Amino acid sequence: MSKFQAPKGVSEYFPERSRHFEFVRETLIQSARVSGYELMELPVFEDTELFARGVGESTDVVSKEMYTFEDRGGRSITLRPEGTAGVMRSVIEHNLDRGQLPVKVWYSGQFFRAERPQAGRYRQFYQVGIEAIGLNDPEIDAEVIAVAVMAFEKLGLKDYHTEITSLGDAVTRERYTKDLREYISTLALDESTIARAELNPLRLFDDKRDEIRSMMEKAPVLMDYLTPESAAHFEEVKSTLDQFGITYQVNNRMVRGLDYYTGTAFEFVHHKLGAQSGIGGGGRYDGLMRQLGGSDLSGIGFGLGVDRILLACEAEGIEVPQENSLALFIVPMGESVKGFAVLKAHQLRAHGISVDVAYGDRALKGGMKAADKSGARFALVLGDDEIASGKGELKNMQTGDSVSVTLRTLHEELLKLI
RNA sequence: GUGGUCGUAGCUCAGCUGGUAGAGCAUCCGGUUGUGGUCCGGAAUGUCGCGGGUUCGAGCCCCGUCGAUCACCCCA
Repeated sequence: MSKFQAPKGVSEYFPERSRHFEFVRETLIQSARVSGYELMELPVFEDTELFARGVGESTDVVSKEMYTFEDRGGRSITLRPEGTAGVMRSVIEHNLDRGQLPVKVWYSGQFFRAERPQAGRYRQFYQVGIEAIGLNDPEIDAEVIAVAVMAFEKLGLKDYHTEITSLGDAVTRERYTKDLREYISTLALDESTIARAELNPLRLFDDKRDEIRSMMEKAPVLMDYLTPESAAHFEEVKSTLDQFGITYQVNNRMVRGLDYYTGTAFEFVHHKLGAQSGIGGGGRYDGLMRQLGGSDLSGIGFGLGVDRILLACEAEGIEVPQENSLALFIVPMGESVKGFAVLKAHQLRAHGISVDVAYGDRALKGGMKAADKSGARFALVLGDDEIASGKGELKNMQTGDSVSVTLRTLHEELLKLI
């Protein structure tokens, strides 16, 4: 047996890159926080039935990509392939839908889909998502989209675009799908494509082949089937986005992978990520809560792919600001002062000052090199002299200047400097 | 899930038509007594993804396998 390796298709983040990952995730979350969303911390596995009913049996996600297993009590458990169903379950279970509306929450964590991996498509991946439940003001739709766009702007992403559409209500969709199927039945298609259309006729809009594309050009468009109310709602969403200065493209042949979407739907597509170009998406879901046994409330939310957004930042050459750099790096001179240095570091940390120490038996030069690499703002050499005098030279690593400090009150002097 | 490409030191890669491995960066040490970033010198490091096979001999050829990756598919 050779060495262990990570399971197929999982992404891992470790220094230095983990800092970039963390920065991306925090930026996404921060955008939700400033818009009034609060944390929802949920399990990564749920009753299999929740996804089957919530996401839809006919979707690829449910029918062939779920990690499903039986627990020791014989229950069928599934690793969450998406976030919305779990949020709905929890909202219903804890009666949040009976309180003040809308319920606005964000979540962040791992999701699981057993697909064939490639860059940007992982079997365990990270999403940050938000949900606004209980009201169907078009302004909330615009807010949700804006939360994502604001985060992208904060990150400095430029090479992407936003697509929006309206999928209408259930009745509309039924009428439309019927006509679309009829249209498709007139086309000369191969077997596998017919099977695909059978499952979800909208899929053909997404086909990459030119001949299919041109065949679908004259297909009926859902937008033409919208009820006056749906159309008005969509107009209001668009005009609010316009007021926000958010640019978008209306894509009236957008296909979403989850069954529960109704009304407003949207996607964020990046241009430098190859085939896995969707960095996020979402939409409104009218019947979902009721479907899961809760009250008949509407909701809207998105899921953003943290892995892909990080990839997008890298593709655009975006520099991640150096966060959390150390305030102080202590270099002990020899064994005799090591204990003192470590204790001093411990005490300073208790004051909230970030400190690290040159561990190992490094010579002074090596210790200073370590101080440099650590990115600490100050370095302090501790030797027998310093312990004897109770004073030391605090070196500013950027300017190279030193100031004399009293070791006993070091925390006070440092707090003034940082 | 289908098809293609790739897999050599920590990282990025070189290795001509098969003769048992190299560079740059990173790491560590040093350039005379206690201060880093430049420069100079030196050192360490690989079961050439793994397992079979062909061959006198394989990193280079064949098969399998694992993983990554590209496209399809799907989607975050």
